[in-house]
Amino acid sequence: MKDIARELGVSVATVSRALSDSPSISKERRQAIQQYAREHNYFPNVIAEQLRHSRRNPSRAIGVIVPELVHYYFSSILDGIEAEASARGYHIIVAKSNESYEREVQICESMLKNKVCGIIVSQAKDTERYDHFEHLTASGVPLVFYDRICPALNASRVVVDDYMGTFNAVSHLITTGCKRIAFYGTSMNLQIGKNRFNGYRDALYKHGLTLDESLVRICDNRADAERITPAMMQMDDRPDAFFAVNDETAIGILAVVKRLGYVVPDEVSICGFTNGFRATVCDPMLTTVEQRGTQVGKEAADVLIGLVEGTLPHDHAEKRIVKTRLVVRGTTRHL
Amino acid sequence: MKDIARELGVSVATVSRALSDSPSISKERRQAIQQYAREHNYFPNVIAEQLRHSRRNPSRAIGVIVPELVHYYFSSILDGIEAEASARGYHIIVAKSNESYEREVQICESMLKNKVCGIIVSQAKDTERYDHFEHLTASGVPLVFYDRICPALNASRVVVDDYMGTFNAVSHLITTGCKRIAFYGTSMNLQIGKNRFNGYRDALYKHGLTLDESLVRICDNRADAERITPAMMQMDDRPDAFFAVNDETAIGILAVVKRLGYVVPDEVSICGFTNGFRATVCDPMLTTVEQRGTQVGKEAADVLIGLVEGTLPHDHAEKRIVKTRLVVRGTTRHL
DNA sequence: ACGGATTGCGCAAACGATTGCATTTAATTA
DNA sequence: TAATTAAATGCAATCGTTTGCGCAATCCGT
Repeated sequence: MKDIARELGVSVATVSRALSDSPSISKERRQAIQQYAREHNYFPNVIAEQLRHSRRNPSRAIGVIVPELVHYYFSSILDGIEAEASARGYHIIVAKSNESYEREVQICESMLKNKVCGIIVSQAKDTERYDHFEHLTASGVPLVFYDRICPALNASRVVVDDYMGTFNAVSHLITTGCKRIAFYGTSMNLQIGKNRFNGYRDALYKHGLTLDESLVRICDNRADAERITPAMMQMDDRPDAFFAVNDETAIGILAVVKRLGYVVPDEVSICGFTNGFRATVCDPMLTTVEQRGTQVGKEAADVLIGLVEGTLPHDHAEKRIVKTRLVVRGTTRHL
Repeated sequence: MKDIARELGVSVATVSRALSDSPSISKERRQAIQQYAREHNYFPNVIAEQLRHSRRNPSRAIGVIVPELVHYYFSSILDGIEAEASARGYHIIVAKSNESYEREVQICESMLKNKVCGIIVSQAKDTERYDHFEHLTASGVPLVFYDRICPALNASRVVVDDYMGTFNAVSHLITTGCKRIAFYGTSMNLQIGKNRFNGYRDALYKHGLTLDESLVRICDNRADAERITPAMMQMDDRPDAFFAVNDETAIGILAVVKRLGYVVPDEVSICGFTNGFRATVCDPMLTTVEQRGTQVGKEAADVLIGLVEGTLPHDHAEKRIVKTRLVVRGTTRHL
């Protein structure tokens, strides 16, 4: 701007006004300045702009905290966030907590320092204190949780309809003839653990089945599934179906069941939750609940931007629930 | 800082010096100021710091351009970049080009405006002009390519050893008894297409086999694989093995071959390239070349940071090749 | 006791933009 | 013709830091 001003013999203030099309500068000058700027491809220094406006205007950087990156669901969510953010003129700063509380705290601090306009976060597994999050909101940085929410905090959140997703999936197992349905879930102190279990339980009751505790297990990964499933299948009254909290676990079950010589889905049905890459790779293909990560990401970004731009009141806690969809494939019977 | 200065009755300059531990401030004052700052948890405004230093010091933001996000290899690379960057005090701004040239150009501009200290990029598929990249380097923003490199530009790059990876994989197929090995590759105008094909060709020659053009196809996704493979298998002298440019394609081949009633690996061997989620989900599990995305990401970040910090001369083009590793599983015969 | 070196600190100008207010010039009105 | 008003521009402060330079005060040796 200084150069332009010098070359055109005007003051920097005039240049600034001309470039922002202020009517207080005469039309001729304005156009001359704009043209000169264009020709010498001038573009404003964002840093300086930000410094000047630091009181009034937030930056256009959204912080995103992810527990891990090499993970179908989180990738999809990131994808959704990126899409929505970039469409609305924001960019995203991504950091991975590695499921560590310490790292999460560091990241929050660093993002605060780097003046993000808001943060979208899924907690690390071992996060049990929330001071760092409260500190952020206290500093005026809006927060939106996704996936792993923090029920203790009355913060905005976007989650998937775990309850109905599971309810529908289990109902489908029942209506296709399954009677003894095992449930592999996550620990009940995560919200999604509770919700999915409740969906399972209610679906059983709704169809007149009883809940058998011996069919309920904490198991959310393939290795554990491969370890505990053989014993399940050797029970006197073995399960004739499995509902797993994610596709990975379901794949583990499928591998064991096939290895033991059972035919899927004729003798054993299996249903997962995610609908990621894996679901169409296994044989038979996996019936699963589609988790719509991209949609979750978009909604999360939408809420955050709403908060940032003031469309939503700053202290408002928007709670959105994204509908799931049952995708029926080869590991369950058709009607 | 102003507040501190006022409260302690000194000038802002003194506060600044004290906080940076300048010896030109007396020890007592320095400590008093530092303590006061700590107690009132002051932290410097990064924006202002940057503005002040904009001439000398680059920012600590690395721009990362990815063609897509929901993709095993790219996720791993992003993971590696994030790990290396955060370990060295940088943060990453992630943008997805959606395989679009236009978007790629936009992203470059936006990152330039936002003063990233450098950019790590894998080109979009339809990028054929490179002005935007040249414009960046001309503006002093170092560039590191990964995966899809731009041979026309003499820029830094980190790629996987496509040639040897393929060479070894095909050699493995041959030594386990395969004689007619089909090759499903990507278009030859991508560097990786060429390199992998050459590895395939040379492995054949090395073992005294001839190259049969009818066994070479352009095919890099599952849908295409499922479409063209049946015809391959109906040839008079059908292939007894397939090498596919990625796991996804290999899975497509596997699905078709199994559907047609062939036994894998006894009658047909299959080898992929990636070693992503899919490889352990299919049945039998996939023999594949491990692509080590995380390592690629780390190296890319390492090179970029070297360029930024001046460890590497700014105009230097560092070219790194990450070794692959053959992971033998169930879709190929063992010795 | 006096000149010269320290030592410790503050002034003010940057960094690149924006903006309230003053100022100049021209046009309008009485 | 003088006074009033409107239009176009410039001055200078500001955002939060850093830093070259200069000014006092203290210290040293002689």
